[in-house]
Amino acid sequence: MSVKQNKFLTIYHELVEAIKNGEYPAQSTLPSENELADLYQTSRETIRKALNLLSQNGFIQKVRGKGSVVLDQNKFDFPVSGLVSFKELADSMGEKPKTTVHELSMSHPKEMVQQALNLDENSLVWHVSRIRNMGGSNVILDKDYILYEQVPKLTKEICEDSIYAYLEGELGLNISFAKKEITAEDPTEEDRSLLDLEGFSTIVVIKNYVYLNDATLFQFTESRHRPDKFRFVDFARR
Amino acid sequence: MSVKQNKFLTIYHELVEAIKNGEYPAQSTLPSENELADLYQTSRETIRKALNLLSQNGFIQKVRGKGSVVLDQNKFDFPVSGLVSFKELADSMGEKPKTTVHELSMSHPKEMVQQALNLDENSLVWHVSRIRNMGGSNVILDKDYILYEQVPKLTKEICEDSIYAYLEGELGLNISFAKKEITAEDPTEEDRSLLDLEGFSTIVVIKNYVYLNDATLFQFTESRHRPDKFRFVDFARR
DNA sequence: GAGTGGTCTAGACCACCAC
DNA sequence: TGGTGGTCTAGACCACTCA
Repeated sequence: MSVKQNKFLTIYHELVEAIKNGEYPAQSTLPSENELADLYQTSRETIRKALNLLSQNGFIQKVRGKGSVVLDQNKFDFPVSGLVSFKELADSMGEKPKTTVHELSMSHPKEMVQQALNLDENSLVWHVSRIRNMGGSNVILDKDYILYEQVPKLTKEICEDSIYAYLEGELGLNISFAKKEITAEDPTEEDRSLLDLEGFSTIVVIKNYVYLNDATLFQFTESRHRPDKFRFVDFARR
Repeated sequence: MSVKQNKFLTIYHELVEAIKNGEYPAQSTLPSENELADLYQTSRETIRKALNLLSQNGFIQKVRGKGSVVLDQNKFDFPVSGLVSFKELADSMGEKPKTTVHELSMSHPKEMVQQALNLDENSLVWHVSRIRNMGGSNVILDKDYILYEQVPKLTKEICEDSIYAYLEGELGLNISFAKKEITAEDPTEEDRSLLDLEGFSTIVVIKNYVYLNDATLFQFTESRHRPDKFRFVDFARR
């Protein structure tokens, strides 16, 4: 019983593996789209969907008249975009993170949150505040605001593990994408008391506006990083 | 004599205008792909290319079985991605920026730059260092390293205006995309002496690895921001 | 001129949603 | 059950690059 997979995704993953294994070294070109279509017994448009994914994720660059040039992969091995949760992030950096739930409550939202989530003051919203510890220091403060309407139950245990895993796995919610905004701010009193700032006087704030599959905005997350524990990588295409 | 335009781009732009004009208000759905195909006298795949662009740029969210839902546009009016130059950025914020060229020289690159651009110590590289002044304060330090091989001439006047405009307009270089990396760092001595830090003790650093159309990496840019003059917005799709 | 990727077409079948 | 978007096909013509 094999898992059904899109053809273009299968091809994409195979090509990613091939590039990572060095079968297609940096600066070389992939086989042409027609050759790949023959190779994979599929149509050219399907190959093109796979190649566009490779291009969007920084594996290749397509050059008209020449081919698909393989890009240097050794520069970054960092999650490139997507909804990076703390757990994924720490995992990818090979650190053992610890999460402490500092607050877990349900109430009517402050105005700032009302505005972010397009709510009125009668809505009910979960407030989750979590402290992330890496290497013995509290370095990240995550504040989540989640619509009660969508998530009737939320426990300390769930928050200590991964809220996303719970929402997607247990509740079957489909998280679709996020608008992300990165700024740098002065630390608040709360930041100072909960984080080990060690003299740093700036906080890097990542605000996430999280949408469900059906286009409803349902969560607002503020992730407050000690500046030395922050890094963001992005591909900007033109 | 009309400018030749891709069909799917034309449709994309028309739909963007329609959304901005409120013809398709937030939360409503666009006409279905088949209806749009009829409307624009084109095939459904072409409509889908236009809609995918809208989706990638945060105008709509596609929901299977329902339609293309129009998203709230009023939250951000900030450049969303792309190779944002200082000039564009300042323009979009309605400020009158001033640029001072602090250094313009050509030499063999330091090791840090060699590594970023995959060069050896015999290559020649332009070093451009520019100070950006907004509201009377020096708030951004831009350091560019550009392959001499690609850009034989570079003057103070060009650097005071826009290097990108020169590269693309005069030299006909095709800048294709950039890998962007954002971190926060302690200010260097140079930062302290050139910028008006006003007590801020962190610098937000945006590193850009700029590629040409033919997939050659040709420029490395380091943009060092006073933290209160930094903001970055991104859409992360899943 | 041969080969590359970019665009476009007119069909087909499928998964999902709402009525 | 009918309409939606998601995938896939087999063809076509075009713009560009390189020998």
